[in-house]
Amino acid sequence: MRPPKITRDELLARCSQTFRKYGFHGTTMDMLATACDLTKATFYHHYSNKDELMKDVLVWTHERIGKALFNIADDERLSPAERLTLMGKKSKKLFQDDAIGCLMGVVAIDATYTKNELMVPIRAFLDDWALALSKVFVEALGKPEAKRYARQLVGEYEGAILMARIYNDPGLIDAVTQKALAWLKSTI
Amino acid sequence: MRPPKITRDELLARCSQTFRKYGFHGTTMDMLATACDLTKATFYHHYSNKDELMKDVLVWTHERIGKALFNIADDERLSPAERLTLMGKKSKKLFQDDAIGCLMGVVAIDATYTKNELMVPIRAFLDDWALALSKVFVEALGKPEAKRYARQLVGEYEGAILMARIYNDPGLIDAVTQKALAWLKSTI
Amino acid sequence: MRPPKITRDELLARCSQTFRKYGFHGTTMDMLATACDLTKATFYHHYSNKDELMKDVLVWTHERIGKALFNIADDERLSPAERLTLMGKKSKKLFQDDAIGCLMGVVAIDATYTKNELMVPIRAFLDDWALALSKVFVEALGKPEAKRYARQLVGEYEGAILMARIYNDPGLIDAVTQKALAWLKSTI
Amino acid sequence: MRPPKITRDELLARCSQTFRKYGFHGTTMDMLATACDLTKATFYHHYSNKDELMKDVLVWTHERIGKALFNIADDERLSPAERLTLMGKKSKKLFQDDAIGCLMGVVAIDATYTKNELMVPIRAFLDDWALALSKVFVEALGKPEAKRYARQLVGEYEGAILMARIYNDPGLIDAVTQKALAWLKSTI
DNA sequence: TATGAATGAGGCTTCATTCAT
DNA sequence: GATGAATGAAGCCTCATTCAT
Repeated sequence: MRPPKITRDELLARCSQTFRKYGFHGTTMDMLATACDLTKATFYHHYSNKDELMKDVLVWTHERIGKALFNIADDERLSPAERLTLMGKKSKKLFQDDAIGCLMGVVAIDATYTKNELMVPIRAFLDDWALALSKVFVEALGKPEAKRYARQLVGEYEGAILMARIYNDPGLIDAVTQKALAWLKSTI
Repeated sequence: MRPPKITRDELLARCSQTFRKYGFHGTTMDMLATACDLTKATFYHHYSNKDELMKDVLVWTHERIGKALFNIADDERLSPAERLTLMGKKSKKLFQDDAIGCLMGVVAIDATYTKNELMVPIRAFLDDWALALSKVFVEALGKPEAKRYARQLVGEYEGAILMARIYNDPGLIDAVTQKALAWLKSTI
Repeated sequence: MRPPKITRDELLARCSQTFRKYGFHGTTMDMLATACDLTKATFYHHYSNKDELMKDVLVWTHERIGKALFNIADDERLSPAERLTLMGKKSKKLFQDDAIGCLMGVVAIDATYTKNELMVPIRAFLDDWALALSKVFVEALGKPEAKRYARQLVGEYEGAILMARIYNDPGLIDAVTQKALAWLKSTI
Repeated sequence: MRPPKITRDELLARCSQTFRKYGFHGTTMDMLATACDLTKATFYHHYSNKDELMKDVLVWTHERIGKALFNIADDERLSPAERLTLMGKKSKKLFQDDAIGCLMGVVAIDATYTKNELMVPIRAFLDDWALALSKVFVEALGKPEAKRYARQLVGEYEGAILMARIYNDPGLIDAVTQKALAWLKSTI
């Protein structure tokens, strides 16, 4: 048996990028195979179903990409403001490399009314994101209020990423971080 | 001459809803025809091309739906806060009737990297929305700052609509209005 | 009852030109209606079936166009050479006005293996053409030989018309006439 | 890897026959797939576009079929008359096997006014044919006159093939060869 | 007769997925 | 596992023809 031409990790990474750019319905198995430098048939040895793949891409993106962002919130060596700043920087990188967009938001729109099962990992990601952000604000606002605010902040980030994609202006993502930072500082 | 089974206006309204729910790539001509109670061939009698239709649906939605929202900002009989409240109410209605979502945001995601020409009417809608919102804040913030804030607010609305769609919780849209309202009042 | 917007004669003339240019399968009812300045529905009041129309166009072209050419052969005031010259001039006009091509040849190719019934009027036209040409040569060659030669000449004309169409060079049609004329003169 | 159900060569051969019989517009992708014992989808695996296929069929027919005819003209072991005789025999075979017709002439008629790009390989074929024929006559007529005559002869062949198709009488093709042969001999 | 609207059938093409070496 | 070939279903669109005013 030959060794695989591509690792599972690399395959999911490339598919993640492709889906993020073109959406679920806008991405064909051919595009995914090409993105992985595989033929379509070989691609099917790795993943034999678009829906299944999509689900795993979402989970992988949460684990691999999302956690790199969320874990910053747990770094106790940093002040809340520092953590928020770092998360902002990381966000900007994650949501604009290669193409502007958030995989979760992009897929959510395609999936909401026809692929409901995909909404589960999407919500899990957003929940985790909000949880991470709430940790930054809990000190200043208390737990319930921090949670509320964090959830709203996730919405603001998603909105900003969408606007950044539409206007091709990544700076819009930063603005959200700046505003949150300003507010965090004002509460001290 | 046989009477049309559907008016152009009704057709665009139904297509607008269908696209909003399923996105550009997720919507088939069959779905659109069915939504209009037409056969596919008859549908083509009215609109002869999916791209063309999409463009007109965007323009129509801007004109017909968007303006109903944007014009509130010009109602001089009302105070800024009243206007913002009313726009909030209207928004909630527009973005959650039948299904939660903003046509412009939904289509933007499908179109960004493959149907660039569709981005023009999308940006026009968002620009107009921001312009309308800025009118509500100009008194309190001055023109340049009102514009900046309005643009950000549009992003926040888009984000909230996306989150509302994902969590099936229309209330999230209201929260944006409430926050903006609170801030408007605080500036007086 | 309103008077027809177009006479049967004019309609057949325009359809004849359209078919000659684009062939049977290459011509749509829409193209024919447009060529007649009619809507498709109105067109169907005049002719309610493409095959039927095609047949009538062929017959009409034979009667109306072909005879203008063939009758020259019967003009006893002219010498054979004069008649041949005149027929050559007329041919050039008929087969190159608006577009280069012979309706009969064009339709024959589309019809041979799928619309056999259309071959009848096509052969009738070609037979008549050969008959006319034979009259020019009967004096010089005698009846059987004139007939043989005329039939071959029709083939040469059809070939030349096809080449003229392909190379967009109407002059090629003349060459056939010149050659035939030279030969006619040489036999005296 | 699964073995192909058909070679490229066989596929082009069968498509060539189908197009020759029914013309470009008269041939559907379904007919072509069926002619190759393939499903429509499989056919697209081999050839992904009707226009592209048509072009390649024309080029292939020139290379594969045409050259078998044209190369006879270069056979120096034979006298001009022998070469002409052989070319006549070969022509008869090529233009009447399975169905009577010349692919180039048939497609030319469909393509002249709507698919101009297809005219290029068609003209190339006819040019080559004329060039080959001119070689047979160059000794007797000199180069310029041989070229002129050969070009005319191609037209005569095309006309005869068309007449043979219309009257279902392959003998008409022979007549052209006979006439040319007689003339060639008379010039010695 | 004139016409805009309606439509089933069919044409071209793409897609997700499977097969066989 | 890798791959070129195969394929049913579906997607977009056109066509000849009919309907209803």
